[in-house]
Amino acid sequence: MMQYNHQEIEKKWQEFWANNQTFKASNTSEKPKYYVLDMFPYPSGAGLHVGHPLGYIASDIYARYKRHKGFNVLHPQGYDSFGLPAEQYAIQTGQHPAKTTEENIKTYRRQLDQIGFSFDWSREVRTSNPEYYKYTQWIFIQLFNSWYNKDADKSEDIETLISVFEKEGNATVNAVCDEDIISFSADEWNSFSTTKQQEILLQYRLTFLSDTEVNWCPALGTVLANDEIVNGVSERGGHPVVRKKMTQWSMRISAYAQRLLDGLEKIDWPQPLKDSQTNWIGRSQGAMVSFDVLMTDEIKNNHSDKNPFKIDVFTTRPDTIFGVSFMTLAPEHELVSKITTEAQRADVEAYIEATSKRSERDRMSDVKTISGVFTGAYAIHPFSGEKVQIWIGDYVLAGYGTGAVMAVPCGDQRDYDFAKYFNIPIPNIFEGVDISEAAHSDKEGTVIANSDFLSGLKYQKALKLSIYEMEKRGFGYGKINYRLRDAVFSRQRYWGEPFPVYYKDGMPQMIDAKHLPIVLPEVEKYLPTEDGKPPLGNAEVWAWDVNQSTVVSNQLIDNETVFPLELNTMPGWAGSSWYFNRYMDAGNTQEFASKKSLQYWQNVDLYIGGSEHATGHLLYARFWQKFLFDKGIVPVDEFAKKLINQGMILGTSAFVYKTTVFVKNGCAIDKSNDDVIENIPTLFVSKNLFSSDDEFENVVKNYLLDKKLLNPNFEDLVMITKNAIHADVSLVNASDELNIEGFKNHPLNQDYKSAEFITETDNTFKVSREVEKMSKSKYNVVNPDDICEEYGADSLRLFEMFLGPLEQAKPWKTSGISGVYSFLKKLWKLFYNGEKLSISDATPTKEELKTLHKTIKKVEEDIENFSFNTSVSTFMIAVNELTAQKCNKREILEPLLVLISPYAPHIAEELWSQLGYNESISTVDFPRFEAKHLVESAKNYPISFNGKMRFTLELPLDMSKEEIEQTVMAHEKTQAQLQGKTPKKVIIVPGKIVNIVG
RNA sequence: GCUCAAGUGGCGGAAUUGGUAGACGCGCUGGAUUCAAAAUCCAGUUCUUUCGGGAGUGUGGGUUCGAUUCCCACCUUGAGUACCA
Repeated sequence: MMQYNHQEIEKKWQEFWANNQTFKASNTSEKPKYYVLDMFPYPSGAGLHVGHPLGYIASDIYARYKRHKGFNVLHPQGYDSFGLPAEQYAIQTGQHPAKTTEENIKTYRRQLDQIGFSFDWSREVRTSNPEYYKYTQWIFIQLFNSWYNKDADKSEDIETLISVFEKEGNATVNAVCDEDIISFSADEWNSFSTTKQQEILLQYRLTFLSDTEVNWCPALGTVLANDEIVNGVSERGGHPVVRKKMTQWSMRISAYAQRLLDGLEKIDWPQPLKDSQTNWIGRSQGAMVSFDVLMTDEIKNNHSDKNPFKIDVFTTRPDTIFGVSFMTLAPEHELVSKITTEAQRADVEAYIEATSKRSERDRMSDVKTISGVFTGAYAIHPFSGEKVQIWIGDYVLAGYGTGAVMAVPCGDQRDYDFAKYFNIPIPNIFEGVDISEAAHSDKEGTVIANSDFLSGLKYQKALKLSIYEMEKRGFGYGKINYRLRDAVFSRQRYWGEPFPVYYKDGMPQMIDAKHLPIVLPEVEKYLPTEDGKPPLGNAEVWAWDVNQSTVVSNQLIDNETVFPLELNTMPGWAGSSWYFNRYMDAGNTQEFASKKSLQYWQNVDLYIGGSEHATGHLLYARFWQKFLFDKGIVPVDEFAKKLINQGMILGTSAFVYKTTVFVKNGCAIDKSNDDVIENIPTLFVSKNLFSSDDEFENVVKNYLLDKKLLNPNFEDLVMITKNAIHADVSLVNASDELNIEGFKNHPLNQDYKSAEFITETDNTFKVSREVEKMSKSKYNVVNPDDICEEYGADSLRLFEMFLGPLEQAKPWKTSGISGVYSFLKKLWKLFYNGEKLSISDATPTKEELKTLHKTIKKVEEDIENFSFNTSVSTFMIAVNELTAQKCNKREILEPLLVLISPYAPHIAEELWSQLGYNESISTVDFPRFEAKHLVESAKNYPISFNGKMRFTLELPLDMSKEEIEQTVMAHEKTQAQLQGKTPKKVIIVPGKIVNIVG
């Protein structure tokens, strides 16, 4: 082969790697392990665009590098293949989602293969494969059979809880559980019916059924988790979401809130990602305080219970409790109806009615309007005993804390605004602070005043003392609150994991793990049933026979031995919350993964993926991992040591300027207006012909007059405007010139078939460009298939890395790829002299060794720092230098190939084999850097004056400071700079710089 | 509003503990080669200039012999979050 032929080479080596299973990882090895993982893709119908493989290329380079460094590398890939788009498509076309998914996966696989990734495909997983979701169901059962013991601070088997209940009741149990738990003794527990016991246990289990307010998306026909909603609409499709009460499976992730927070400290993840998880978990430290309601005769008369009502509030500022001048309840608070006085009832009810009509979104977007109503009732301040008004207001959220706040208007801006608006007193409890304009929320340095025993104290002390006193007097205690809510786990969809659950007497029962998987049933339609049940309600064979332990026809349901199965399916994050563990032993049919392989691979060393998963996948996966760790199933409680978010690749859209010519309004002319413009075609104007709207108009007018398309008499009657329209980027070349014929014949531009183009003087037509998100609708999508065809996978890989730092967003411009392509051709030419391979075994020169070793040093540092863009530059410099040195020496070129092979593996393999090797280059040792080759004897010193470099001077490195100063001062250019003045000071840093201060 | 990240030529970007700002590549300009084109090769390409130089890393200050790098304030852009008590 005489010339670099990427198509031939790449096909050859991709086949070689597949046939020889070059990248198959072993679960036993003498070598140290290294696990490199990509966030697996959802196989969408559109296939990959050049933005998608960015992270895969980076991780592949790292994986290949680690193999050269002597590691046993696990680098798998698979598909997150359950999901909404395939199901939406199924609803529209009737096509089974499994089929669409299968086809999409084929496309993905072909596209991934052609980029030359070193994946171990023997470990591929698909979340929609029953052999995989068998274990997703199994994990669900484990969660169901567990509760969170706060004393041990870990999950435990539900059996341990039952045995405590049997012996002691639930008084001593310290668990994370539902709020509304009744207390019972051991005797009571033992006397409860099985159903009652099950009901109680459900309140403790880590996955549980409950009636919760969920985000219901009518358009998608399903509930959504908080992280699946963006700006009040669904993340997928942008459909409206409403609050609705439904019975749903939930995951008690809140049990792990603190550990999820603590775990962030020991993992090397990007700070912004950690910050958003921290925010999402939302820990706040403060106190629970209980206020008694003043039991007036009116309230007492209306209720049998004579004990005073209590309003529990959570506050982060118990130190400001003497600043309380009113309380606010959420309109939905259960006490509202009980305490509202007759006089206020009408107002209160009207307000509740009004707020319930407002959607969550309205409430969120309209933060400015202050609204609320006085209930007529009073609470008693627990310390001072004073009467405090009780209001309701929708700035207090029912879903957070207790749905009630103690309002401290002097210290909280919302309370302050509310108090001002409704003329409620604003007592000042801060020493020397002016609160006439705004609340004072600074904690540090502020001294509390007018606060009984807290007066004169600063924040820290006041906080501790206030909690101490509350606990002593028995109406409050220190508490930590989390914003993190339990995660809704049911979806009313077809294309997801079925729950291994049937219902007996309305209570959920787990199917024994040995009968898994419970395979998704066939249905006629993928829509919800007529009576509003989820799509699985359409299945005819969807009942559980406990005797035969098998799924049977619904007609056999007798609720004695055959029971109905769960109709919901699991959400998208179920399968992705543990897949990284499955890769460690993907083919295992006996268990989740063998102990031995889990023990060997431990966890992911490097995880690369998008930042959009910060509060979804990455939080849930950490939660499941911690749970599996508690159960002794996995050996570590954080699944990924290091994580990198790759930046998005943006598209560079192309715009062409189209004219609209019309007759000015109100022009009276004898001809009909249409005649003036009827012969004027659609015109496009090249970008460089104008810089303002006026110029644009002139260009068009001149063109029309010139071509006699416009009668000069009517020139002033027409108006010309421009609008920019997207042109497909594939029709534009590197110099921003449009392929005019291609544009006219493009299927999307049928309207412009006879359009005319006003071109530049050189007859080219220039488009203007703008960076936008890469998307089909913007005609700026670049397909990697085309790039691989024209320039090859090695060029694609190098270019994606060359674009800029991995973590940054950056625009794609195909024109730039010619740079890396010609680099590869130059590399090839180092080995070839004309048509012949020409390699010398001669000893390299000092210069050649210097080039090689500085490249080794830089590339190694770059890879360790994930700075892949700079190592591509380094390769270019090395090849440029070696070309200039006419170097064709084996001792230089062999190590160079190893350096390049992680980035451009195909060309490296090819040249390596041409050098006479039969084995793949992929496990050859990485070249060792030797500093001795970089030792210099002289330095080209920058000579600066007041810090500005004016000229350079080559001096020996062993020259003393004094000699340097003498030589520099004696130099004619120094004298010219100084113009006779004597310098104040001369700074000399040997080996670095000389700075003369004037 | 709050939190975080980032502002460097026409463009993507480089400058690793403060020490020659603009590496490398694209694009552009000129030249060689060619009947011509593609490809390839060579030279130039921050701005400004009276060709000596001078200015310059979002803006304004500061620390330093020396600042793209450190500190303060501000501006702009992007991301996340949003009545969380």
